[in-house]
Amino acid sequence: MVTLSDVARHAGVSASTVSYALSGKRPISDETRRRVERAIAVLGYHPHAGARALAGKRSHIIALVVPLHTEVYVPTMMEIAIAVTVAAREHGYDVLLLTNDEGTEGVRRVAASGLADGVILMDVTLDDDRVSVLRALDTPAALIGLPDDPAGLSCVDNDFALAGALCADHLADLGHRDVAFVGYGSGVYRRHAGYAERTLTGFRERAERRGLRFLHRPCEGTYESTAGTLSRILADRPDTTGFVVQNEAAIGPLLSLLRAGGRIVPEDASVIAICPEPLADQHSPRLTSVTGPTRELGQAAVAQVMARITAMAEGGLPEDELRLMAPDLVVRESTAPAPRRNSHR
Amino acid sequence: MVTLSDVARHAGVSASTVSYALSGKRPISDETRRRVERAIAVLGYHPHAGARALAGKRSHIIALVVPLHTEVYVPTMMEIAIAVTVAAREHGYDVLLLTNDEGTEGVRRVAASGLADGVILMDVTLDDDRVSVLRALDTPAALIGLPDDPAGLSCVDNDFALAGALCADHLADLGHRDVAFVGYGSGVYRRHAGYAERTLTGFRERAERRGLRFLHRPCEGTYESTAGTLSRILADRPDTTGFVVQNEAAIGPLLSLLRAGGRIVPEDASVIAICPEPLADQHSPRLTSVTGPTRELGQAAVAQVMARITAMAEGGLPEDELRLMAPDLVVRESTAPAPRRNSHR
DNA sequence: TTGTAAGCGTTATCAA
DNA sequence: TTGATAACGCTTACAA
Repeated sequence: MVTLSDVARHAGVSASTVSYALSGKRPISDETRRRVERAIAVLGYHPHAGARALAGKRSHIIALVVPLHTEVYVPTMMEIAIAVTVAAREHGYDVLLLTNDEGTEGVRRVAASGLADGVILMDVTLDDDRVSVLRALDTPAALIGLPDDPAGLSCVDNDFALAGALCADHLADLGHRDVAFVGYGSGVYRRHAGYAERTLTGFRERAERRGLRFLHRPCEGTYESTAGTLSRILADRPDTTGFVVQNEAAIGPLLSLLRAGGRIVPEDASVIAICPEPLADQHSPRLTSVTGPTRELGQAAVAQVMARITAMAEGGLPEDELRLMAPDLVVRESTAPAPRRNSHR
Repeated sequence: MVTLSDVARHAGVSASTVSYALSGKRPISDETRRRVERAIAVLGYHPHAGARALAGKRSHIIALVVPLHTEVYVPTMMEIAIAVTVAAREHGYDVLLLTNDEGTEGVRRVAASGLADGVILMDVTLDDDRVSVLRALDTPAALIGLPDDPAGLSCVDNDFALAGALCADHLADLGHRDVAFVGYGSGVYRRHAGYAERTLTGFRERAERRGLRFLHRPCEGTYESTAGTLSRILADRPDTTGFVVQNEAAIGPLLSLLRAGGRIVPEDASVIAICPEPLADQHSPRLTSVTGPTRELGQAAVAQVMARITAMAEGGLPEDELRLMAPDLVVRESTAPAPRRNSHR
């Protein structure tokens, strides 16, 4: 292995000079800098990561904790993971992949051993055990998703309230008056899924402001439950012409059922899906959708841990950040102006 | 930070004793072991990763290189990545996530800096640059996928030849006589895609042995190209009753087209898909499929790097392994006994 | 602008 | 069965 002293010897300087030349933490004459760079290139020197971590008190590694079995769409998760990795590199960091099959032990281990300087948690739920561990360890961390109490932590997430609002606006703009929100199964609302409530709240407020009459119906996502949901909606509000679906699994069933019921999308009924783009794109008709920025989520999370790592290294108290990323509404083929009233009575 | 000497002091022993108690590399009396364990628990000691890597010449990290844009189904890739991570933990290893947006530099960096003791490459193609880099660096490595020259390397992959053979067997067993293989676009065959040829070869040999008459047709996977492929097949061999599809993208179109052409699956035509289970499951009718074991791929790759790391640490020459994992044929609803001849003439 | 030297927290080689 | 002690390769005061 080529070491720093090898480089120093080859360049005819001291080891510290090489170190400083590399880190730029003190001025180096052009002449020496060149000699050092030359030696590094010739010898093919790469600083030893362990030694660097030991002496420098920084591993230059962040841990990324991915959910083992997730409710989120896997390709989206993968895209975030890759975005995190790429963004980390731009800060000179590498990414350690952690699953939570060790429970919270994994996080504790890498943080306490100095393996990772910081942690990014994906798919955070309202009451997430891992969050308390991180807070207790006082490790620089960023969460993707919102816990119930984000105090002392930095978080990024999609702005689901805005997503809901965009849906209401779009339907209102198209002249729909009676709309329905087909949500997740009631279990999701009862449990840790903050995003479900946030979406609904955002939708409700905007719907009210825009004078929409609306119904919220939870939906398990199976064909049968979607059928039940839809028929109840139409029984309660036969004039419903706009649908917002947040449960990805219910999208396919809903479309089939509308078709089966003689309602053409988008002529008779408009449908907006809150889901990743590829999903919206693969249905027929292609769905108007509201989608959060995926890569940006990862990048923002990295920026947040980096900020915290730097702050703590300088002995400061890191600032809590809460960043909500605005989703995009993409109009495709499943939404259109509301039909004239009573055409389906 | 709690250090080894803190533990030693608390337990009233020397630092080396604690180290040995932890590694088990020399006998320790029950009495001292207990004291040491006690101290570790009380103080909440975690060995410093960097120090361990520096002194022990092992980082206990392997790098996993994932493709940036992959041709493989993302959930499968994710499942492999997670399987690798979990399996690595069982060997006391953590996993560093690498993309190849740095080109081959990432691999070089982590190997040369001692950040990773070994590397696993996912989605390896026949002529993969990363492979030559690894060979040159002489880093313990395992490949998932087969390069053209696996000499000096360990590889795991699905046994695609067997996958092809299983398809031929299943159709032959059901009494089909004329079958068609709907493959990937011709570009895939012209390029680096060893798995495509291997599948085809396995299918062809078994088909011949079983006395099947068969046609191979490449297919780009769009609706139009699938339509063209299918009509040519039926023009050339009107009696074709069995279909094997390897191009995931062509599955949907093929099913629609058969239906549109008045052929009921599986009564009039049987279809086998070579694809991941979830994909086979989400079509209607649910598809009989041939699927490689995903998690096992990851586990095997980990076993292989570990073997090579150990061998090299002991100064030995690691043994090359080439492990092909047997795929499973799962019979679902898309295959049935061949219909009586000429029913569609 | 550069060099010297004292750690950083382990592992492993000697002795005892 | 245990204890000193010298590496391991780098960073960073402190001197010059």
